[in-house]
Amino acid sequence: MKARSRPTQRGIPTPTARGEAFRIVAPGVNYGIMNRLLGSHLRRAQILVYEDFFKAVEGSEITPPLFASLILIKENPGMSQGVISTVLGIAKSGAMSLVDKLEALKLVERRPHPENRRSKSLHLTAAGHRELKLLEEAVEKFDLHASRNLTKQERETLLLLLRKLDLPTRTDSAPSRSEDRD
Amino acid sequence: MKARSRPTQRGIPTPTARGEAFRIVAPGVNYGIMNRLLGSHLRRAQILVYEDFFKAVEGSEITPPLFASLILIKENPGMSQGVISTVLGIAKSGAMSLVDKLEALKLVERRPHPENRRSKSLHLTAAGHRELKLLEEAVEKFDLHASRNLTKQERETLLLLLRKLDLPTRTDSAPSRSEDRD
DNA sequence: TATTGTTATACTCTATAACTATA
DNA sequence: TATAGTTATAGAGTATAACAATA
Repeated sequence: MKARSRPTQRGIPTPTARGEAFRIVAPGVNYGIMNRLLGSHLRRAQILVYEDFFKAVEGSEITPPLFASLILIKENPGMSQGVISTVLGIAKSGAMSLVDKLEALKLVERRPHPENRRSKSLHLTAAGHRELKLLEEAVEKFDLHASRNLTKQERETLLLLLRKLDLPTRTDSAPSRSEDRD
Repeated sequence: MKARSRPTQRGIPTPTARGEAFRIVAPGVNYGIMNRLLGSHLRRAQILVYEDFFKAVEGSEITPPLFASLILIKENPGMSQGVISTVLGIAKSGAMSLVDKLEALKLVERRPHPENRRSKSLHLTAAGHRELKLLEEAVEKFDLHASRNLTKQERETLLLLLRKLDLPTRTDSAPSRSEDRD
């Protein structure tokens, strides 16, 4: 599938360590349609949760994609680098730089792949296992903390709905554009 | 409030027009703790919804922050540029470039502020009103489409929970880090 | 002295494309 | 001919910092 004929990055505001875009902080401001859009709510929620993620990993060099990569390597030992680019949906070069960083941090090592000499086999180092264990605990704790406004039941419902949102039903159908009107 | 002493952008993967990171597409891959993290689910959901957003605005130069800016200006006519940077949580320079683009697109104009000669008063142009009307309709339609896996009731519940997640309860408290254990 | 807008600069993430070595 | 990894390059978004005009 080809990417749309657009500039690569479409100006999607990226949450930062401070937690940013769409945060409602200005009193007396009207948000119009944004109050009804799932997209706006998801963005705000993501920012909120990312704030806690960054607290969780404070002091480490770990970012969300690096964390996800570590998890994948831990859960699928020996997997090739391509899996990262597939699962995270980034370009091969992106997966490269993620693994480069993890290798530089001595958390991951590339070994020759036993079956395919083109591939590299990814493994956590001993330090990687130790570090990830701590990270997982912290991230999970802060992830729970991020949803402190919700009851346990509400959090479960939220996870359920988000999971359902992303289910395979995903046909590539699309509603009619506004041009079709009248 | 001061920013944390971190590099500005922390490598958070940004969803692109194609919809990217954390998308589960590789069969037989284990995701470990990510299956339980709100952060992972939110990211996937956001990517999904952003895909539809980009379909909605196809053919225009509009991005999510540009769209949000247009909404803000429409809903709060005459507001100053600072509101954009506050609400979207971006730096002043970021709001600058957003307004610059909207002005270049002839959708917004900067007028002298009646009360404060340092400020500019932001207004939609006639074209801006026309264009935004179409954009709003399309975005709302595609935003609904993005949640096609959910019933109407489920979508409402989801919005409710996301809203609740981001409520003012937000104390700046944080759970204990893993170092605190034992 | 603080604030609004502005400009210049640098950094990060990500994509594309070309290259290599294998298959 | 296709695939896994690699490398180099370029584009977009955002932050920081310094500046001018105004408060």
